[in-house]
Amino acid sequence: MSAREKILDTALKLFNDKGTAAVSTNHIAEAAGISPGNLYYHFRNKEEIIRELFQRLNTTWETYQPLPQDRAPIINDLEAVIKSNYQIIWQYRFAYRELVALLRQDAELRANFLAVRQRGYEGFHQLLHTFSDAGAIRLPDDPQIANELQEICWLISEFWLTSLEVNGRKVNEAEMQRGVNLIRRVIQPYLA
Amino acid sequence: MSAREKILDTALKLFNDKGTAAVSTNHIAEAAGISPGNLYYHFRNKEEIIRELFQRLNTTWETYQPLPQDRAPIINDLEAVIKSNYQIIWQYRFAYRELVALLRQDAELRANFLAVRQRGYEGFHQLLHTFSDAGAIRLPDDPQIANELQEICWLISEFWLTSLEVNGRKVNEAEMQRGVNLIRRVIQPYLA
DNA sequence: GTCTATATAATGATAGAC
DNA sequence: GTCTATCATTATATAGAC
Repeated sequence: MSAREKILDTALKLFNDKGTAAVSTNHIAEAAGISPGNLYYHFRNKEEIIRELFQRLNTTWETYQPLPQDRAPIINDLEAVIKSNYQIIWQYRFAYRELVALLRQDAELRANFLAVRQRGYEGFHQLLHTFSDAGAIRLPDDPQIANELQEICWLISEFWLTSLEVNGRKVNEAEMQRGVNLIRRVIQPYLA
Repeated sequence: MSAREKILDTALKLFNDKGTAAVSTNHIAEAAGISPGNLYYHFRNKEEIIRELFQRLNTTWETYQPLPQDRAPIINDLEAVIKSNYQIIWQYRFAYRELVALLRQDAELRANFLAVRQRGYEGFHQLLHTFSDAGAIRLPDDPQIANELQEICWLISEFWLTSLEVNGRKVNEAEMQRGVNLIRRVIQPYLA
């Protein structure tokens, strides 16, 4: 593995473990088994490492094909999508825990992340309508209500894992399933 | 105002503006118009300042009387409660943005905060049943479902403002009302 | 209680040898 | 590309005068 990759992998692990503030470039270099000077050969500073990790995250979201293409989607597919979302968020949990701070201190990072996120939100909108067209759910006729339901589901997706952590709960398969259940509960009254 | 109060007020403002990581004890002292040495006379370190701010927040939650005592509650009272919650969270927004990190690095702070939060959650449970008894809402018979609904409402309460900030939206009365509407949307199918 | 001065350590970042 | 050595800057924390 290249030094650059080692730095990024190590930084992700440390950020997830201790938060970006508590991790210095020296810590990253030491944990990656390289010298501080070498780290600065590959990255200008910590901000650039964070930016690159966000870039990885963005790529993950962008290349992510949530639904099976060979058949009409059923309601269980929605659960699978949400679970995949949780997995990705957990992989980059430092980003979601510190989102407000990280986005504020770096305009470029904010622009890129929000653009990808916006596409994701639109994709989720499409997804719900795909399920609706396939007869798996019955979206309310009032688009305002449908939008509110989507917004609630999105918020749960994005913050459920953080909420678990605040509660001091282990994040595991079972707890992720509980997060899926909550979203199901929101749309339950609108199931076909 | 005493130096101690000045330090706490200034720290809260700076933490809310820039995040705890970007604010040093020197910054706080300078903005408060006192010397660094004086700050260390009143507080052992930044952690203790954060701890004291959390103590204030805890006191705010504990002394908080959400419902009018002189009459049976109506559904609009629930909206008022949620709005008050948003106001308090916004006042201490640094805490909610960085909750996972802050709770992890200070066991005493975590214990106190979680105890107060747990009582708040139980109070919210009570509240819903008060509304149910007063006929303002009709809670589902299945307690599991009722608990899930409560959990969803709680999550929206706690993370709606952060979600707004991630979206780059101004946090104002209208947006808080939207957050109230989302919670209303969750319980809408269970209204009397 | 409050200040100035200062010690100690950590962090971010660069220069130059290999 | 990678290292060692180094440095300027900042942050934390304390001592001692007033």
